[in-house]
Amino acid sequence: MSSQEETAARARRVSLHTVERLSVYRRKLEELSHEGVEFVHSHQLAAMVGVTPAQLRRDLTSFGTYGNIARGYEVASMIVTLSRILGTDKFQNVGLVGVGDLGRALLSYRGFEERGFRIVAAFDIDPAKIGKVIAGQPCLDLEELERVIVESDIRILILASRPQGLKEIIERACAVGVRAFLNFVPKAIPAPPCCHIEQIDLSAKLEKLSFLLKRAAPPPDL
Amino acid sequence: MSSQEETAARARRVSLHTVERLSVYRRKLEELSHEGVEFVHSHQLAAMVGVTPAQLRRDLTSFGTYGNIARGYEVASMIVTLSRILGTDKFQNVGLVGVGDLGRALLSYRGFEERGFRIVAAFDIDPAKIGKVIAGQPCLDLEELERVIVESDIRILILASRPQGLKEIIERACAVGVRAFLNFVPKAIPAPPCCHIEQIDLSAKLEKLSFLLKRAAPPPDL
DNA sequence: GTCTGTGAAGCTCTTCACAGCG
DNA sequence: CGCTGTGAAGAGCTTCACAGAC
Repeated sequence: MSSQEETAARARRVSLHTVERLSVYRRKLEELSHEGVEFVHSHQLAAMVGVTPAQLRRDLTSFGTYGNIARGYEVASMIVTLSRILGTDKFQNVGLVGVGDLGRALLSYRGFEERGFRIVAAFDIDPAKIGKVIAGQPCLDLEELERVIVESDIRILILASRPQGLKEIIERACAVGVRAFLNFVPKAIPAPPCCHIEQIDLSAKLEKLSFLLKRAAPPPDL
Repeated sequence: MSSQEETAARARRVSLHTVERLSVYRRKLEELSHEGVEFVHSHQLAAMVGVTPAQLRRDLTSFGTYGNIARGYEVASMIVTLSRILGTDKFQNVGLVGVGDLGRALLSYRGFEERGFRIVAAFDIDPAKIGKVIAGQPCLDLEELERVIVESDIRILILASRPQGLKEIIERACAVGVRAFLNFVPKAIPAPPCCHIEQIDLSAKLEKLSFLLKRAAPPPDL
């Protein structure tokens, strides 16, 4: 379909900032949809999510122009369009490495399912955990990583293990086709070519807040 | 002290991207320090954390010029300097709202302590949890939020509760002086003036990865 | 009139490239 | 020589402001 090709072509030139905002727009649109809202204007939606109307319109049009008349944007069709752009119109299988406290919390997190992601396998190296069912998932031996990735068609791997051996895990997964990683391990990893690593660094976020606090109120004496 | 004033003055004009990278630099510098490394050149450290040498130098100099000679940057003193800039040279008290799976994982996470943050109170509204000790923290009634924030000198609040009532919690905390929030709740909150809200949106990160995968390998037919 | 889509301006962040120093 | 610090150029992102549609 030609509009699909066009979308794919445009996608290559789009800012990742825009992509991140699309997630936010989509979430708000789903809220609106549940409330029975059928159309929104850019200034309304923009105010709800905290961006400027111009930014919102620019973000949406960067993927092509999405039907909008004097009534604004159609909520239902925009949800579909954004889902298609983000690639979440179909379920995607996700793996998890490291079933510690954080891993367990992620396994229990129902927000992923709502967004089209399903954790289908959890791995660890701790013999005390392997074989046990944790938060509904059987904990597998990390040795089986490659086999399970291939068999379960895992495309994204969440990293929540110890820092040791992380690089090796990424390389092994990459070798069998995993190109995307969501990394909670606070360690800078030089990403292999073609791989995307998204870092979630909790301490760094707190440090940023700490900086902002300090900047807003410079200490009286220090 | 004059160099402190100068630092504070410069801090006001610094990009937040820079601040985020400072966290990364500091972490790597601490690793190097443990390995016994005393000096690093910008191109070495830059390669380790995945930025350009020019960027690294620019980031560091945006807070003033930090002793560097033909030997490079002194690891130990740079750790101290960066900690002071980020405001993590002293312990800061953090509160947590919502002791579900994620809240529990955050309570168990030891990475915060290492970076100068201490979770000193956990709140929930669930009567089944209130009064119990969870991951080493007694779970307090959310009703006590204001009192405990003041008594424990809490400056940062981590939000890991249900979306309902989130806005009210932020406003109540803000009213008693909390100006920084780390929000795991996937909901766009219009930040009150003077408040800083850092969003950590797990699903949005997965969606971004999903987009990147799709862009890298455009689907054959769809 | 109000709203979208968009060229153009404005602004911010990054990279280049070189002076100055050791 | 090689390294840092930095002015200047470049690239990218956001906002403005208006044409065109309704």
